[in-house]
Amino acid sequence: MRKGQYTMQDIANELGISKSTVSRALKNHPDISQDTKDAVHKLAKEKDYQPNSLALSLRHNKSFVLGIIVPEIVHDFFANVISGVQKVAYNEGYNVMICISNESTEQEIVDTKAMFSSRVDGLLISRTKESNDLSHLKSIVNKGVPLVMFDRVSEELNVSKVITDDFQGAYMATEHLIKQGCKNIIHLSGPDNLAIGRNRKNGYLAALKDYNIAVDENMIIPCPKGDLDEGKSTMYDIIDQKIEFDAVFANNDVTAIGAMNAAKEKGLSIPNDVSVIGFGDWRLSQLLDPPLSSIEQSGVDIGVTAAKLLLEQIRAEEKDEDFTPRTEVVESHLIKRGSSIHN
Amino acid sequence: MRKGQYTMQDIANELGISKSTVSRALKNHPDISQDTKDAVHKLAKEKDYQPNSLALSLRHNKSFVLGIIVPEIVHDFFANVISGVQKVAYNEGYNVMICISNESTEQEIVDTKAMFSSRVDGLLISRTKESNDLSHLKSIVNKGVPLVMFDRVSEELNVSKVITDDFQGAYMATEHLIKQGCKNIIHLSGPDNLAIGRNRKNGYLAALKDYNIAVDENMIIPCPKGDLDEGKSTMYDIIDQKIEFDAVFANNDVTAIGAMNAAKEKGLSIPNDVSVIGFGDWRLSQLLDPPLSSIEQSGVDIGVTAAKLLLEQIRAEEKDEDFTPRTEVVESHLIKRGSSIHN
DNA sequence: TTTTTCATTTCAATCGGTTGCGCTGATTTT
DNA sequence: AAAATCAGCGCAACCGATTGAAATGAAAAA
Repeated sequence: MRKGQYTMQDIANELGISKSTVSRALKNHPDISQDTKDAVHKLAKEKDYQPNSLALSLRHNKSFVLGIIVPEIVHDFFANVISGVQKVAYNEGYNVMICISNESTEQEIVDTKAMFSSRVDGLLISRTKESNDLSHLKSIVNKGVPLVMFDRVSEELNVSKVITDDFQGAYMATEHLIKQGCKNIIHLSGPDNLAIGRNRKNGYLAALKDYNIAVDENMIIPCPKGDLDEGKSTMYDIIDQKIEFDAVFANNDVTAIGAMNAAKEKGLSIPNDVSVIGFGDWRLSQLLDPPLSSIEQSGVDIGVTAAKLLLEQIRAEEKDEDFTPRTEVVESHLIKRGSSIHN
Repeated sequence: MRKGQYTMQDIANELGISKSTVSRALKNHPDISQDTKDAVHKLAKEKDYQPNSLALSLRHNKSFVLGIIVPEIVHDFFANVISGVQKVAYNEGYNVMICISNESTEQEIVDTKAMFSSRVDGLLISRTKESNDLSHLKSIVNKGVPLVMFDRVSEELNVSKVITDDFQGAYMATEHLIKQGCKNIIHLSGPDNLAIGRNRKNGYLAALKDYNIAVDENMIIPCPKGDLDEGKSTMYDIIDQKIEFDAVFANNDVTAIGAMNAAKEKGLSIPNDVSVIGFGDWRLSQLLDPPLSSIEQSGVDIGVTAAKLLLEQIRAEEKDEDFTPRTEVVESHLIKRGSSIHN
């Protein structure tokens, strides 16, 4: 970068014409003679001229960059979302700038500001688990930046959202366990401040109700962190407390894996003593022993849907059209595997 | 974005001063009176003024953005590298722009140009498997953009590189198998056009030689795609051809898992009939049955090292100092697990 | 009173590309 | 031959922030 870049002015100087002519020649403006166009194109190719997007963005107030903030990246779901977003963005001529909040609200705030500063044309975000602070998001929305939330969304914000059908997925998972003959189904629930966690819990509750199984609040155990160790230690606690159970529906696959590992270590057989089902369908969940049943949430679909929604809004606003934010629900699917199927 | 942003000029107008004064006031330039500074800071805070990075970048010929191009993102190794890069970049005030080449050279070329157009201050890249075309990389280097290659590097390019000690890792893996008593070790090798694959093969060969085991070229089977299905089908072929073997060292974990699954399906016991070891240590490899032995390649370390190297070069060139590209080798470690340990 | 000095502030160019408008000279119309 | 038309190109402002140099005005020195 330090060295001077090769600019339109340079082309202009070499050819003894003005840079406006160069600019128009490069985009085949009808005002420019064919001779001039040819000369300009030839030189531009020779010198491998590449336009400076910064200058363009500044001029047009438009960067052709979409921002995306995810809590983690070493995570199949988010990685899939990103690849879905990229696919759509590429096809529409946009680039993607990614920030990782690392599940930290402070980082999320910094990232949001950075995104605004670099004038992304729109922002996609899945929030950190920990916080309820929305001021930074409100602020960026007020400044007119189109925002789409996905997966971990907040109802309070009037923006477009893309979510999986958490309720339905949890309902299917629970129903599946019930149909396998399970009566005492533990739910390892997610953080209560995220709709996602609440919806999954509600799906679980609804299935129990529909099948006339009494709800025992002690069987709903919060696992807000949702990592392997939490799943493990929670399962140890459950077993130590001699809570009677024959199935576990976890808020996510990692927690389910932790619980499964702990149960196996304690000598319980899966799925015969305990059926286990997760949520999210990790790429490798099918390779476990036994393979983990799960609710498939297509990260790619969510990414694609969210990116399209965002671009729709960006374009509407560019044309000064009204755009009413909406929420799209991406279907989830029950994946039955060995961890929950009784022989 | 469409709506006018709140700029320094706006602050200047409201306060009846010039924008240069606003600029200096915001950065506490000594020339500006305290009263003016206070007024400017107050208004800036009130209106939530955020500087336009595009304008800054254009002015300073410096974007504070590092670009990174990876072949895949739904991949623990690359995701870890990215998170390592992000960590370093954040601390140094840089943002990260990510592109995914999807193992396609054309995409890689497009991405490289896009990165240059948005004037990243430096570029990190791990190449696609398929190609040997380096012209786009040469071109960006010629334009003065610092470039660091990691993991999948090319010797032909005189730039900094960060690699794992593939030779040593492969040697350790092979040695480990030999020490477990294995005599007929199959190597599922990687693509030959990448140094990474060649080095691993050489490590395997060196270990065999050191332990006086004859090399059988038929036991070295290329798996250039390196995906699950290739691992599986290759293993089926091997078994069908009745090749005698008691161990498999695969170029990566996914291939190893594919081979392991296929072997299990064919009724072979792991590790008793066949010992298996992979390369790369996937996050979930330890959760398999049996857990997969592997050579740990710390993606995070590679990302951190590569980012630091890139920043070092960027800074040197900013100060017009010379910088000689160098190659850093990140250690790899043998992780022994159930898939290779004989009882 | 005139000249210096100094603290503040403004002016204007700059980064690279875009674009409305005006200018030039040649060709066509009347 | 004078007027109108038009192709082709250049001028200059603009996007938002920075920065060296010049300007302003008031207080201090001569």
